Amino acid sequence: MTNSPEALIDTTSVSDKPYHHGDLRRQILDEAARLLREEGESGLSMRKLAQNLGVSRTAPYHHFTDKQALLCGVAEEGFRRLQEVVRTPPFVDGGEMSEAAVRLFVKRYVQFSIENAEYYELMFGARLWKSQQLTDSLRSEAYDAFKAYIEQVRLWQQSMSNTDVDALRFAQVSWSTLHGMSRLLIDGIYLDVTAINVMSDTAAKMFWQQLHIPS
Amino acid sequence: MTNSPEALIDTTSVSDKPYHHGDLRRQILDEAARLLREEGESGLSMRKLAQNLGVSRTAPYHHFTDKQALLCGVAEEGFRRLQEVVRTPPFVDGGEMSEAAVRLFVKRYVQFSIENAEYYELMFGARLWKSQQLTDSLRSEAYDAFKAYIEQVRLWQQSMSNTDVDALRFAQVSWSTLHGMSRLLIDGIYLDVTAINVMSDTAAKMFWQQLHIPS
DNA sequence: AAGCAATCTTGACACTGTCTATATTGAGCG
DNA sequence: CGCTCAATATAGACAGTGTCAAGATTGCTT
Repeated sequence: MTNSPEALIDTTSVSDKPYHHGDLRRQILDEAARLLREEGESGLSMRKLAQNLGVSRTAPYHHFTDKQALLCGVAEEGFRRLQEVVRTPPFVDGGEMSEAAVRLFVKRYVQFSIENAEYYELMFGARLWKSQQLTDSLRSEAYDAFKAYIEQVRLWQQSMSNTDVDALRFAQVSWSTLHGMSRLLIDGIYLDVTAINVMSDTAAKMFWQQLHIPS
Repeated sequence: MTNSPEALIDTTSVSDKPYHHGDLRRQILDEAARLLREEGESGLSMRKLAQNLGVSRTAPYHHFTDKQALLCGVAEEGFRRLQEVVRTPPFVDGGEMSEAAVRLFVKRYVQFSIENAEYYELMFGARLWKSQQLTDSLRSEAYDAFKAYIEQVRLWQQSMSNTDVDALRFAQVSWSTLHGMSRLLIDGIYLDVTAINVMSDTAAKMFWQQLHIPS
């Protein structure tokens, strides 16, 4: 007889549930994100992580080969969350894309990056991308997210009158704008969080005009 | 009699030359940047730094109170370099600002961020800005740089016809675009460096149209 | 020549990631 | 039921890190 509470509740339906601890992999991912959020990158260590979860220092290494791999796991979850945002179509007035819809989309993106700052930093940080050690699953999840973004931009362009704008290029540049705003806010360079809405609207207007005004 | 080569050459004209080693503070800053560039953030440690310069592990602590303070010093130098770029006025056709001038400016900015990636990452990274431990001199240097950028944008606007665009807001959003492009390239998310010019031109055109087309 | 502050050094401590055993456990099969 | 085995957890160890404290050296100033 074990004194683990999980023994009383049938949770075997979860496929990859670890044996001993009960749900270690899941808890590692959550605790890692919590530490990143509350104490920053320097506050996350494998040892503290393990201690906070009541396991030995090397226990997490049975679920993630590396600290790097753990961070990849966290980022992967971030991309999954981002896709929900990027895939949700903005409201459409009378079946046609409007500037208001673009505004909404921009705000959603920036809001996501702020509310999930600890994920966003990993998802688009040099720590992972320059390491040449990206998990395959992370790479594909990230690719899907960018694909979904391009899909969105294509919707904006359906009603566009400026035929001089290349779809991919515009997607890249507009994404750069969103990413730049997000990073400046997340990294604490723009501390004036109240300016978020104004900046978002300015960006959205810029996008919309770029697409709908003949060059 | 000392065997230091500096003893044979009069370098006392340099104001803050350290006593024993000859030029330690300067060399620390350079070696730090070199390590960051060649081995990434994880490749820079105070101890390795000292060892590479042939001094003891704690010698650098007499020139920088912290590792953080050292990084602030590196970033500060980066801002000084950036100001050269941002202050250099783009060519002007017939005394009036042109789209080509904006293109040039955009390219200069992005090129700077790529060629000085190790500085740029520190200058605009969370590592420093979220630490609440910014050096006063760094803070003022960064402020000056942003002020110079706004100055540039004002030049763009001198000939603008779209009076609906607020100067500060536009400066923030356009800077977000440049920063976003730079980070995506630096952090290794956009690996296609050949796309830099195309993206820069697309961004410049977007800026220009935003300012010169009536809303 | 003396004193003093700036500079450099060694020693120490707590902390990190992670490798190498070793131990425990739960699941599957006879 | 009982055995086996792989999955999971553990303790020990090692090199590396930032940085504090105490002492040694140096060169400028008086």
